[in-house]
Amino acid sequence: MRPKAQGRDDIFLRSNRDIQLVKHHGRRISTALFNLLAYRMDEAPSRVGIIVGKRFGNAVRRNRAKRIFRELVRQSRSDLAPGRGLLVFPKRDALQQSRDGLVQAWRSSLERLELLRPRAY
RNA sequence: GUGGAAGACCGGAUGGUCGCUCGGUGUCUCUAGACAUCGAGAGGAAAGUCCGGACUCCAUGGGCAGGGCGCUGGAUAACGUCCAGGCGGAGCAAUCCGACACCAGCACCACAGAAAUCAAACCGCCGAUGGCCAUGGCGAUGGGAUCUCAUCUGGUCGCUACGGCUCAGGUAAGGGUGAAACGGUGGGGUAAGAGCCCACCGCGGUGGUGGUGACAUCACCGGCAGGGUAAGCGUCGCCCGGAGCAAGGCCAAAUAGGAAGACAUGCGCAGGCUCUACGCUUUGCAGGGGGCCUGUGCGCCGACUGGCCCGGUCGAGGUCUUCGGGUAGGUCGCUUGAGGUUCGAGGCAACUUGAAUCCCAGAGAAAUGAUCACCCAAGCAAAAGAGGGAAACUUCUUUGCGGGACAGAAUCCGGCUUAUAGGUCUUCCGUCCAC
RNA sequence: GUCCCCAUCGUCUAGCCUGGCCUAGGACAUUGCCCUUUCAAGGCAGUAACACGGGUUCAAAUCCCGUUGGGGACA
Repeated sequence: MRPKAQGRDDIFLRSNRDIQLVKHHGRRISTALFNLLAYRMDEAPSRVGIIVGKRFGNAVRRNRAKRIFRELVRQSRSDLAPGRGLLVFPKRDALQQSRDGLVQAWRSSLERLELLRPRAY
């Protein structure tokens, strides 16, 4: 909704309206490290929102979870199928998990929801 | 060597790759970005939001209410903070801790105890003095016996030493209760006792000396002034207008008047009585404050003056509160400041000041991340080598494992409090050994 | 971010302002017994709490300070 964010191709969901849309209509998948919601939207590039509640921990742990998942999204943005809105709810075990385990769980979840571009294979 | 006390500081380092935010410069597009390059990018507590300010808006005439602080002097923009000192307490000491002003009025002090604040007296002690009793003694009186004087004997009355009663009365030393019971110890004194008297200590008053002051100390006087709680109401002194950057300004967008409820009992003044630690013209009130009683006045249309009242202003018709409905975007505020570093000066210190120099985060569901390499502090394990030692053991080097806590700026400062792995340095105290 | 409020049995609460008879009262729930052929209802009895740590006081659920955990308001 912010014009500043509309101009460049933002890969993150920021508007509260879009987040509520995905949260109510999206398909849900759950792993030991995070929960994932996906919904087909109109706009061309797929966007991802990361939601960390207050119950997750103090400010240091909340920021760390958001940074780790933001990095995951950046590394896989070119493989994402277009037109989707995603929501990620990290769990506390994700902070203890190593990087390779996180990448594997993320990839397999995306495959199960058929969110990857076909040309990636 | 060992056990402590206080203070200051650090709080992983370096490099590569992929990324994020801001700023400068350049180019291209063209007014919004893209690319390239350079620079910068979390803390000692950023935290809790407990104090104090700056800043912004509202209010700004007076009074009351309300809140905070509380030994003294200083520092500071200010403070509940800091420094220096006084007093009290803890500790052998270095040192640490202290809401550390005031009990006049109102209120409370459960249980226990005789009694919880005007003082009184349950057990106990005494009963000198007064009262009652009276073995004994003395005196008076009259009777009887023996041979006259005289002696003996029992009776009545009065007084009384010793004594008894503990009646009047005296006493608060002792007992017991309690957190707390109208100074403590010792001696004299007394019927028993008691500051009744004396010495020392404590306490109060006056004066001197030292100190800016809190206070200390000395001398004299007073025989003792009369419980606790003010982190209960309160009094005294000092300070404080209210809200908070989601403050507030501008631009853009959106909505168009919905529903329910409430709308009269208080305040001031004067006089009298009483208490008073405050005040003073200094000893009793012409003041201030508290409590009680009596009389009287004003208001009982409304709103604003951001707690209330007066005063002021506005309006003559609704006003206020709550719920509901709409928009939830941008931009300024936004980081140069009671700023940092170095050197110098003043001050015991907190701190102040002069010069030079530096620019040191500004995000916006919220940037500092991910990964790799190589080092580093503490720790653990085992082996080898070297050194010291009689031994227990210990120091250094090499290798392996392991390995960094509490915690993330959000308008900005000064503090406090709380969390914090590990480490470094300085100063001081106690104790042991050697010289 | 800024500013407020709260914490009492398993749950909802009273007591806090004005400290003491608080060994903390009540309701629902729960446990045992009685009643009933049995269940329910009723009766009797029981278990069960002052968020935590300091301070003031003779004495703290109550007063003061700090910590922890909840809840709320705003443009």
